[in-house]
Amino acid sequence: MDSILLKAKSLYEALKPSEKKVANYLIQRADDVIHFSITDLAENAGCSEASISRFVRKLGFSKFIDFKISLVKELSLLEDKQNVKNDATGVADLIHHLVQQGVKSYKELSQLVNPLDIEKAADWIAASKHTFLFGVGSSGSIAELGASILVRIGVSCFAYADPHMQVIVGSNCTPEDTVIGVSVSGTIKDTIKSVQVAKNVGAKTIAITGGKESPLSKEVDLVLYSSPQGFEAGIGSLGARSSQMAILDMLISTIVWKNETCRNTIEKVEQALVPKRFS
Amino acid sequence: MDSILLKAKSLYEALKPSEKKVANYLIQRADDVIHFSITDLAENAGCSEASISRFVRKLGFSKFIDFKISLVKELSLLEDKQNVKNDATGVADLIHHLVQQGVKSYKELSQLVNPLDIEKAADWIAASKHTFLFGVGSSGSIAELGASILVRIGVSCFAYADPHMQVIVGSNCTPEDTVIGVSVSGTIKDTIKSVQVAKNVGAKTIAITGGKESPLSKEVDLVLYSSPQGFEAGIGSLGARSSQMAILDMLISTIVWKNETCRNTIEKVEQALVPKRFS
DNA sequence: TTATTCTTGAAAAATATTTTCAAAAACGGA
DNA sequence: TCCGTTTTTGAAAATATTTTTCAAGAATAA
Repeated sequence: MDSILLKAKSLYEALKPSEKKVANYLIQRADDVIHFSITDLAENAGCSEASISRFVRKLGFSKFIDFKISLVKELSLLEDKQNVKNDATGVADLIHHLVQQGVKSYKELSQLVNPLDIEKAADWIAASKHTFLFGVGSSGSIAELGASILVRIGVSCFAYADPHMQVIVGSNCTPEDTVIGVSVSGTIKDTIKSVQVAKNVGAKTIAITGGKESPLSKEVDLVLYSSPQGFEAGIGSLGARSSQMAILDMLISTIVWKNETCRNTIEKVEQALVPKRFS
Repeated sequence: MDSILLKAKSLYEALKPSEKKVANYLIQRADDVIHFSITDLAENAGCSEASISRFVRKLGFSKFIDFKISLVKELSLLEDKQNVKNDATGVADLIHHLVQQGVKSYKELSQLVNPLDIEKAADWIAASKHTFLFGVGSSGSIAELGASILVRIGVSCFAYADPHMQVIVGSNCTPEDTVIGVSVSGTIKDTIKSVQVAKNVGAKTIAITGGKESPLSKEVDLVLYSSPQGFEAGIGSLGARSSQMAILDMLISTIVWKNETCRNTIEKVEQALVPKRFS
């Protein structure tokens, strides 16, 4: 069973403006929505009943009432921890809230991930001559983090956060290379473009994104879905970033698990790092 | 709140014949009822809509829809234990394990974090002329990620992953600057050295590390503890990395929460990023 | 039996939801 | 820029659902 809130978040970028209003309201005030009629919701979300109707259909329900029933089910299952304070009144509350969000994000992630896709991606990477990670902004840092761990296990891997470099590297790819585009929303032009270029010259392309139906996910050969950007999350989209990292970790762990040689490599790297450490 | 089914049973003898039909149907086929309209239920129970309406009122609901929502809640809580393990290939198990570790890591984190320290660090950063993040290897990527989000909220912040640059920048710091050293273990010589240099010229120093009693944590003015590197974690030290990110997110969220101006900056940055995205 | 009350469902009224359709907005090409 | 096309949207119409009203018929009591 798919989570409604999750689906609303991951489809978010593919929604029309009026539908986004509905999604916003739903994500922020799901508890209220279960008591609303379609008319109430329309009024509160600031759109027409027709838009609500279209929205719930996009989420996969044929009728508003089905949507509502599923939402009630979902919320009642999440509700086990009654006393979650939503409005932070102090730094301690704020921190507690962020931790809660982080945990929730991880739990969501386990529903999003398809082990077969992870395995496929891991196999591609392991079999590739080179793997390139493309991402800009914060996703660029994630890409670099991923690369820094992949090289540790002996994968020839490079991350590029500069769009120019991305296009240059992308255009020099071969069918023996794998390119991974990282973007929370899946709507970043530079990343999409660079991945396209690589795909055109025959490289295998993978996206790590929270955006279902996003431009990026439509371009690539394989999509690994991470948690979509939630409004309630911290400023830094902690949840979304953590889950991108988690996807990378899953890839890496899978590669290691399936390849004997990696384990030797890790040991070798660990030894090489010893002089960099104290005691 | 009382159980609906229970109430229907206990009120049973006080019900009128037509209402008993409804109660019978409800008690035996509750799972179906949640998908029924009042008309469907009337037909299936063998009475009129009016009788249904009266029945649910007797149960304490003013409207049929309220009754239905409560029923859905009740039933979904009953069938809670749905831990269905699907085709556990090796990779699926591996992924499940990693997610579990991630959740555990977050929960641990809430015990590690001291809100007062977070607040102090946030205040330092907010009051500083510049903030510098130092880290090498994977921690360098985390540092860069942190910087990329901090600049978004208007903090003058730079990350350096190159030890040479770190020392250069560190030696040029002033007491109006804050330096944050990032290292999971807290034993990385380059990071420690760079932070020392900055401290010597009067900068405020913070460590984000999982290493209690580690060389790095002994050097700095303030330590923000992240989850220590667990051996059981994924190769990429997912748990440790996530928690470093979480610490950064807490810092950032705290700064935003305490500073009105940040919110305007975020809005401004969001606007500037629009042309970088597709639709 | 007959008057009275109670129970019930049909139908009316009120609400709620879905569909249709044309206006308005956004987009794309020249 | 303009103009034609497509997309998005909400008003209103068409349906569907729910609630209320009310009178017929059943049950009860005298």
